Amino acid sequence: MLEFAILGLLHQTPMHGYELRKQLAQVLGGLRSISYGSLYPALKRMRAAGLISTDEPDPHALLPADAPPLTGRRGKIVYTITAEVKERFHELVGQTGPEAYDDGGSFGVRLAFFRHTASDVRLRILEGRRRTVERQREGLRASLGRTRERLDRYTLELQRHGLESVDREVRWLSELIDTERREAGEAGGSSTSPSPAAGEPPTTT
Amino acid sequence: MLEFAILGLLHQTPMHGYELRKQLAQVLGGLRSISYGSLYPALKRMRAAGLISTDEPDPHALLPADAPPLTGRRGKIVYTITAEVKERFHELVGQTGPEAYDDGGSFGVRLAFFRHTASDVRLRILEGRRRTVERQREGLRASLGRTRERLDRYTLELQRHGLESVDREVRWLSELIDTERREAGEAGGSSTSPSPAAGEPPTTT
DNA sequence: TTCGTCATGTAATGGGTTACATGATTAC
DNA sequence: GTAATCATGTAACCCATTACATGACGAA
Repeated sequence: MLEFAILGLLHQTPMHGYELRKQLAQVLGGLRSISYGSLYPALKRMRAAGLISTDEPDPHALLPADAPPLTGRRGKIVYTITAEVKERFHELVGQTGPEAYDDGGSFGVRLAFFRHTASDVRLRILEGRRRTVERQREGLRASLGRTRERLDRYTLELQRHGLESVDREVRWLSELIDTERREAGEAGGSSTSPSPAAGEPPTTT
Repeated sequence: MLEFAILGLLHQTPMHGYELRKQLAQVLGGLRSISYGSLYPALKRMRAAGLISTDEPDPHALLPADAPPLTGRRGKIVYTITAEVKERFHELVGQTGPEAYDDGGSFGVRLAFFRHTASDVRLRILEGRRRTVERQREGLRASLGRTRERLDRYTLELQRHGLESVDREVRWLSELIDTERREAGEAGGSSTSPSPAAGEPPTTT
């Protein structure tokens, strides 16, 4: 998931690690970002795998094997997505197994790079996500119906709020799907961005 | 967090592991539960630490040291919370460091056992959680304001939906806090609760 | 010159998962 | 008798975090 997000960002422009982390925070929800302890090892792996390249050669390769661990600064390193990987990126996004939407994080990352994704693939991912969230909703609903009376006020409140949240997510996804379908129907013509009538006032039960 | 939830459940009634897992699913959001690979090791640790006890002695203790790993069924094992720990449970809940509300999961577990928690502690935890979520909201708002125009429709939608979600959570917490304060005022007799003007109608931004 | 921010990285650790392995009990 | 479900547990792994370590560069 992290590697996926990195590829997505480098698809737009080359960057060095520090900058990457800041951008990542944006994509992953504006809240907390990934730590360096995850980021740099990931970049290392990806460079080794040939997914990305750097403007500078691997400094480790130049050193004798028994050199000290080489910590500290070695100059700013700009990472670039490999040309072949960049071309194949839309295929990677198109891998629409359950992993694409079962986990909310993975789904979010995919959504963030939807502009590099074919319309039909977008639709598949959105619908998969909706199915997943709907299943969650049914589970919560059943649980609430079964246990109502038996639970204390706080647990009940927690579940009620959770149910409302997933409910809202389903509606949100439905709107995205509608928009997507409408535009797919218009088929390549003028891409007049339609204003989605989102934001019905929350009917607080 | 897991250990905390286990203690909370065993505080209500003794249970065996399998049952514990089902109840845990309820507490942790009705969706997916913890796996056995987490649950049983946790129970083992907690028994070793003297937090909980079983109706049967540790079967490993009876076996010679070179015995095979003892896999498979050995009878249903009922876990009970230790008397001292049960009495001190409210103290544990009262540990209101940032860890109690910074992580949504921990907060949820604490909320689920609020009935074993003193009113003032409940209030501290709820207010701490609200501060955390409000900070998140500000972060998201700033990010949205800063980048608006520059981001594509999907990323924008993602952030907009995220912002609405945290916004709803803040309002939800405010309601819980109001109720809590109102009841604290009534129960305490003389202690007049300062009229909190927090239930503003949902001004969906 | 010293402090804050930018910048890169490793090591130890943590908290969880999946896959595996086994067996009791119940319903058909 | 056999299949589904109940029930307990280990081992290998995954992905992330925190703590640590280093150093360049610009501004006060």
